[in-house]
Amino acid sequence: MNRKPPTMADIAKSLGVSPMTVSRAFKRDSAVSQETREAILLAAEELGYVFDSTAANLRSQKTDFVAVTIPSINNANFAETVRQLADGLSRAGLQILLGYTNYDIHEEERLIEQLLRRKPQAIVITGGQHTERARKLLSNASIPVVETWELPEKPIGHVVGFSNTQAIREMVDHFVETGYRRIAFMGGDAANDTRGAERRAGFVAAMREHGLDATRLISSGAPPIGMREGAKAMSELLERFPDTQAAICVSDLSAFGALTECQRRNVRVPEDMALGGFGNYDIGAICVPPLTTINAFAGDIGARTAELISDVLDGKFPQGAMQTISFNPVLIARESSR
Amino acid sequence: MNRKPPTMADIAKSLGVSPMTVSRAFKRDSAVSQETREAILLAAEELGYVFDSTAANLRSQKTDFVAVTIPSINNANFAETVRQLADGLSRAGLQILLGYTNYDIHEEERLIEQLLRRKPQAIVITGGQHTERARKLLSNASIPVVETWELPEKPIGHVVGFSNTQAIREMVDHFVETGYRRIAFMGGDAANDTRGAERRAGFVAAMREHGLDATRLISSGAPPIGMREGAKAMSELLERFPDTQAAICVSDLSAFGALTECQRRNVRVPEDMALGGFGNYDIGAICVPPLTTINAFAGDIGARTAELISDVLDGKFPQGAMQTISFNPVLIARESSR
DNA sequence: ATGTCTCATGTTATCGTTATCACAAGCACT
DNA sequence: AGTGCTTGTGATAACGATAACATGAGACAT
Repeated sequence: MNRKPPTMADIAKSLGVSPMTVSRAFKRDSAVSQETREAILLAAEELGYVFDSTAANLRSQKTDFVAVTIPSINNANFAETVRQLADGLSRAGLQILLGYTNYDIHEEERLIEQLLRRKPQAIVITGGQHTERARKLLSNASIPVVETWELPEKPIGHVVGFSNTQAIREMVDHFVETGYRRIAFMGGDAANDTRGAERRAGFVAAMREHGLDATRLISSGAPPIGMREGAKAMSELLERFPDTQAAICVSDLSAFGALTECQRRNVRVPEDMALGGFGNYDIGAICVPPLTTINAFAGDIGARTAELISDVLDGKFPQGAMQTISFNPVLIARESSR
Repeated sequence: MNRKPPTMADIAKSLGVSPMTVSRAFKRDSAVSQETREAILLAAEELGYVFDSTAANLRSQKTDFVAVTIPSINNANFAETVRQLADGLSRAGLQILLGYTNYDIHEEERLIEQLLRRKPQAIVITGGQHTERARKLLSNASIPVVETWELPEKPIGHVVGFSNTQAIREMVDHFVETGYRRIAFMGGDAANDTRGAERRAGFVAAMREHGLDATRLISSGAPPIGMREGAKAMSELLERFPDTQAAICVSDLSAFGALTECQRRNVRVPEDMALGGFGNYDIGAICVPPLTTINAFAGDIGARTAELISDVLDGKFPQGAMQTISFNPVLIARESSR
């Protein structure tokens, strides 16, 4: 009764055709007569046959996997990138193999090694900072590599990202133009989150260019920096630098947390404290007052990465021609910085 | 120069051992002398060898994959379940293969079929409503099946979930006890989101038991129901049923959206309008006022599912003994319903 | 010295599909 | 009638690892 699952050979036998014909019937455009194909698919359904990718993967040396690493799944921005990436790739018949690094490049190295064993057709990684060994693993893998969410100085392969430094610069310019002078930055530790670190560096550089004090820096420890951390940072900011006029936060989530802290303390936003976020999250658009933020095009990064990978795998670019797709972050001024 | 990647056979040749010994060196606890293993791993690193799972999968008939379907990745609750699930499974050497159904059971069927081709060791699906063919595919797969986030009447295999109906009942009881009578429910369409539909049904049943009017129902269309939908629903509620005292929302996200709409309209929460959410999201704990909600243990569902799968695969339960792990949703009363 | 056991390693065959080559039949066109 | 082309199908071997069994060397007890 409980015999082992049917294979293509079983279907072939039951219909008196060769296994090869059965195999072809499961491929889209291969040469099988309409009649034969239908008979095969019908027999397959009746026998409860399930196509075995593991065998196909080995023989054809193709897995239709694309490996993807993100720092955390619990982040609306990365989730949006992954969603669009998954959608785009599925149109090309590719499936995502996802892993989290927890904002740790050593974890990332382990993850990359593990993912490469599955023989993906391409790999997408978030960020541009990696261990030396990770870089080597990626280079040796001889599959397309795409770094996202940053513009690394020494890219490993393709890049789909934007300049975090530039983005914050625009934010600082906006605040200064609007009339704010005593401006703080609230983010996480530099060590683990390169995007956060770049944003902080961008803040410091831009403030200096304006001849302003760039020492109002609040750090909330290791990422992820969420709403709670934002609230706590605002609390700290109000104690340490009570005359601060505006706070730029490393993300909309922490900016929202900061906003709630202001509400609890009856600090008016933006009159007493202006706020800026990052990432154009839903929450920033809907909260009261809505948050000034930077649209970093999280979704578009995913969509363009999917396109890029499809094109590269289709051989649309000459071998070794690495593409760099760069987005220009766009400031969205809202009431939190009037 | 650009010859093909090394295999175990290449390593074996370079060291004068058999491929079998190389294979064993890559397994944890198999019998290889310390000396030989080190030599093999060193040679592997030098040759740039990458273990090929596709071959191992085929020969050993094991993939160490666990397939997981969720309605959407852009949902903090499901994301948390997946995170804990991934963490727990990785401890057992298992990797997640994730797919989204977009709240559509036909999409789910397609997804399940696609995932089963990868020969996962187990499959976790969100919800208890599936197409007939999906049920058949799952039953035939002869791997552990876990349905989560609900308590299906006719489970396919194991279950890790809670009663959405019961959860909302607790919320209604709380509101009634606190003194509210004219209570509304705001959620999505019944068709696509079984959990949302159950919550609505639970609301109607509980209200009737209290002898209260259960017709204040606002529907926001197809899921996902996010903050925007919540704000719009509150807008509609205030127009259609202006004397409503309290609104129970299908999730914290929509409850927060509703809260912002109240803020924009200077409707005081909870004095003019009390609010209840669902899911115990971060945002409900930190917003002002914080939201009364239901802790549905999203993370725990993932963690317990991971344990369950490990145990089942380890043969800790007799063959065919299906487990049901049921959480009791817990009401968290906060200021939004004082 | 003989038997028994453990440990480290080798040999052989195989997992289920598909790349590749081969070929027959049908058709169009010279 | 012959040539070339397309279409549908089959035979064979191979992808790269490992399950299953076999073997040889040494340790130890009898």
